[in-house]
This record gives sequence, structure tokens and C-alpha cells, in this order.
Amino acid sequence: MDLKTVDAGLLQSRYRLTKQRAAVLRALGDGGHLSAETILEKVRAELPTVSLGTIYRTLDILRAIGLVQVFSFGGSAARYEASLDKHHHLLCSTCRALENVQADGVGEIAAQIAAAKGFSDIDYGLTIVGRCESCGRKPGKNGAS
Amino acid sequence: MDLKTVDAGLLQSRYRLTKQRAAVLRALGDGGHLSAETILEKVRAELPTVSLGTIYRTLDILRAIGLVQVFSFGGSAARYEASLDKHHHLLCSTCRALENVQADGVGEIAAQIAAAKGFSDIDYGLTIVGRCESCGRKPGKNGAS
DNA sequence: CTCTCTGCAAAGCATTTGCACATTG
DNA sequence: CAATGTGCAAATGCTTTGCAGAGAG
Repeated sequence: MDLKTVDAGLLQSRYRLTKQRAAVLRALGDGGHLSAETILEKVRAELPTVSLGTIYRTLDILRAIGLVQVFSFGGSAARYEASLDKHHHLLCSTCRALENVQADGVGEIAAQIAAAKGFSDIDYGLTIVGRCESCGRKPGKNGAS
Repeated sequence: MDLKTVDAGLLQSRYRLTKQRAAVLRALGDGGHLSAETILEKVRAELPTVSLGTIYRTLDILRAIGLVQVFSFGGSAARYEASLDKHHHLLCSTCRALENVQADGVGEIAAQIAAAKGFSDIDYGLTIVGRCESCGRKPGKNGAS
């Protein structure tokens, strides 16, 4: 994640690039799909006094600017990640592992549907849920129980 | 929604088809994407003493059997609907209206991705978020700044 | 009679918010 | 100095759960 871009985006919205916000971005840059709680831990490694409230507020701002994407899979905490490239999600229903994937062609389909319905300014996301290779081997519960 | 199918599904899992459960299914059969709260109201029209806890428990069972689908868009209550046909969602980010749409071709894309990653027993969902026609006209909080 | 289900109320989490103080420009 | 950001803690909203009694097989 390029801090300059971030700064520009923030300033443009009259937000300031504080050390807390930079730390949140750094935490997200590290990798994957993090929960607010996990981000808090990471950020506290640098700034021990940060509060969860600040994490949420920061994530909300970053999302508004479009730098962060949020995913909520019912049932538990939302997961946040930096908006790098456009991608989709492959979630293992058993171990909850989450992987990014590309899905060519979906964008056009989504745009077409949205246009037909009069929607504008759209975003779209494809989520595939199933059993990953390793969970597929284990005894686990099958689809039809 | 066919009660016989439901009953079979429930029995097969050692669950009983009680009047509360039937009422929840009837509420879902009526239409759209309901929140637990809305389902509660509908069910209370027939069974005034039903509790929210029972609604949630019932929805959870129905989901486990595959008769109900749940959607959580971060931020607010989950929405439940009967699993009738395969479809996707078009959500207005402003008024939160939710509409079902067909999306031909997505299934193949999803299957292909899943196969490539070794996933089995998959399901997939495409969610398109944007501003619906009427909200697009009003002063939105998004878009042109 | 035994096992499952229900209502109620309390508990549990994730997330949001009010407020006084700290920080930034 | 004026405006924005932060920490803390309390509040909120959705969902889950323990328990004792009710209902089904």
C-alpha cells in the first residue's frame, strides 16, 4: 500500500493521515483478511494505546475512500483487507480459510445486470463457499446430510 | 415452499415440524428477504407468543437442512429467504432495497475456479451493490463529489 | 415416559458513539 | 486557535443460550 496515495485520498476528504491510520494500513498491507481485533493487535505492537474504537473508525474512513474492503460472512466478525486488485473470495466452509481468486467475466455480467436494473455506481463480489482440498478428505460433514 | 419436502428434511434430521416452524416457513414463503425481526412479526400474527429465540433457532435449523439461505451485509441484521431457485443479489447501498437477479454464466466461472483450487461441494453467490434508479437521482452520499 | 421444542430473560459479541483531552495545520 | 482525531467506557443491536415447563412420539 502506497502511503502517498493514501495521504492524497485522505486529504482530499479533509481527513488527516495520523500515525494510527498509517499503522492500520501497514497492518493491512502485511497480508490477508483481518478482523478488527487482529488489526488492533498488530497496531498495538507499534502504538500500545490504540483503542478498538479508533480501529473501527479508521477502517470506516478507509472504506469510504475505497482503500479498504470489508467482508461479512454471517456469524462472526467482519474481515478487512486492502483494496489492491479486484478479486473475489473462496471460503472453506469447514476451516474458514479464505483465499482471493480472480474471476474474469464476472465484471461484465454484473455490469450488465446492474445496467438493466438501472443501478449506477456499482461494485460487485463473488463469493464461492465449499470444502477446500484438505478439508474435503477429512471425515467432515457432507453436503447432503 | 412444499411442506412435505420440509417435513421430510426435518424428520430425516430428527427434527419435528412444529407449528412454529411451519409458520416461519410460511412467513418466508410470502416473499422477499426478511430479517429475523420481520419474520417474528409475521409469525406472531398466527402465534402471538413466539419468541425471537425460537425464530433464530428455527432459521438455523432450516439453513442447516438447506431450505433457507442467509445473507449478511455487514452493518445490520441478516436477511433470510427460502431457497427456491438459484439467484443472486442486487443491493442498493442507499436505501438497502434488495432484489433477486439471475446471472447466467457465473455458475460456470465459479465451478471452474473452485475446481482449479481443489474445492468441492461448492455454492456461490454474486452480490452487486450500487445505487438503485430512484436513489441515484436523490442527493447521494457517494459518487460525484 | 423420554426426547425435543419453546418462551423468557439474561448473556455474548461485534460495532458504534459521547465526551473530554490530545494533536494537527 | 479552530478543527479533527483519539482513548475510554458506556451504549446499541443482533444473535445465542440456560433453564424449566410444554408438547410430541
